[in-house]
Amino acid sequence: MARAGLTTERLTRAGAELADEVGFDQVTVSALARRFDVKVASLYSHLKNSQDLKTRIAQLALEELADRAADALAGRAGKDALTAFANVYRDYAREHPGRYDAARLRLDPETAAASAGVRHSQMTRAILRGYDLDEPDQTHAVRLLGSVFHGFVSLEMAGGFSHSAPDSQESWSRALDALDALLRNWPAA
Amino acid sequence: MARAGLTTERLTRAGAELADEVGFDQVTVSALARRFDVKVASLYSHLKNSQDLKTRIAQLALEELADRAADALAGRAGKDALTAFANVYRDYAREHPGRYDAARLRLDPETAAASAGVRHSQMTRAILRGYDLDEPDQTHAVRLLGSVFHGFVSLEMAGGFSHSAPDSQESWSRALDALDALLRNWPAA
DNA sequence: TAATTTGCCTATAGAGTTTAGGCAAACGCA
DNA sequence: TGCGTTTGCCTAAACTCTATAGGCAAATTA
Repeated sequence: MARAGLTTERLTRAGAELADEVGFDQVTVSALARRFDVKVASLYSHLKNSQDLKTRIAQLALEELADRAADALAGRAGKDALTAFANVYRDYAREHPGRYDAARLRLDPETAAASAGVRHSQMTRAILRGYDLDEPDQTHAVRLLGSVFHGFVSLEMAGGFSHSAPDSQESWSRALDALDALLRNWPAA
Repeated sequence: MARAGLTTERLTRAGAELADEVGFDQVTVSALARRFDVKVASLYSHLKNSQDLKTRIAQLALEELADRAADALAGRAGKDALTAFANVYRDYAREHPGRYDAARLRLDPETAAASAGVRHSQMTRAILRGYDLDEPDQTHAVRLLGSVFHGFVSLEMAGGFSHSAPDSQESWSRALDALDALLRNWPAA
């Protein structure tokens, strides 16, 4: 019998594609086996279990996102960097909704610490170099930026802003304007 | 055989409790049947299917949240209202993590339109009466507030802010200060 | 080319979802 | 109070997904 050439890598990538097509919560080992025209049990040589598959897809998504973000930040500073960085998240979520959901999977602490999630917060902090913030305000600002990016994209994906004027793109631009203004004029404690 | 007294209402409430105990994604019709010491098939007279159960739990959570928010807003204005409203979300998520996750279930458009989600945006808009914003800035601000509340609570629940100084409570307070400052001095387009 | 390793297989078991059809408890009315 | 109807929970069964054990053949190595 010809071999299908399964590897953990290929399965993870195919799982990510599957997530974008049918939704991250619809990703199953069975569906993945069908996609490779292979029996389900065969996948268990390459994946520990279903959770393992999901975790790997999440890590893949976090890395792709971090890579894109790093590209976007290169050579940019201030509001330019802020905007480019924020758009990476929003664009990624639109292009890859399943992967974006995956990126928000709750990872256990050690997996999280080893993931690209760490790069994300470092990059957010890097953006703030363009503004005049000392600790602990810098950390507060990092958390606020993360909240806005994640919150907006997440609500937009869920359809929260659709079917109502004004266009959500306009709200996004204004949110970034507002964040820039806020960072330039951060209120004292 | 004595009857268990199942109703859609009781099942939904028990499902919400189950969600808080074991996580919203672990809520199954089977687990619910065990909780009532009843056979699984019996639940299908009261629930269309598993998705129906989840949707009902989501609607319950949205209503509870809206009720609490309405209470919190009564007699308050300006930053006081903003803070009280925001704390309702954060406190609810801490008290009822499973229900909070449920509240973020993607509902189909008609279910969403009939849900308490509508009250939430009306209340957010009401808060802005304490600030001087005209349309379309008011809508942009509503969306920004929703993004921050949802984003912060969601990241905090996922453990994103734990195990690192400063305390996430402090970041929350400062985020609300920042939003208040921003709304009082909203940047022009 | 023989021995070993590796990869995908069959078989099987357990859990969750969902439907069809049955029996008895509760209810509505004479 | 007793009778018929309705309702509620039941058994049975089919299907899907997860997961493990053990087998055979293809690929690798010497």
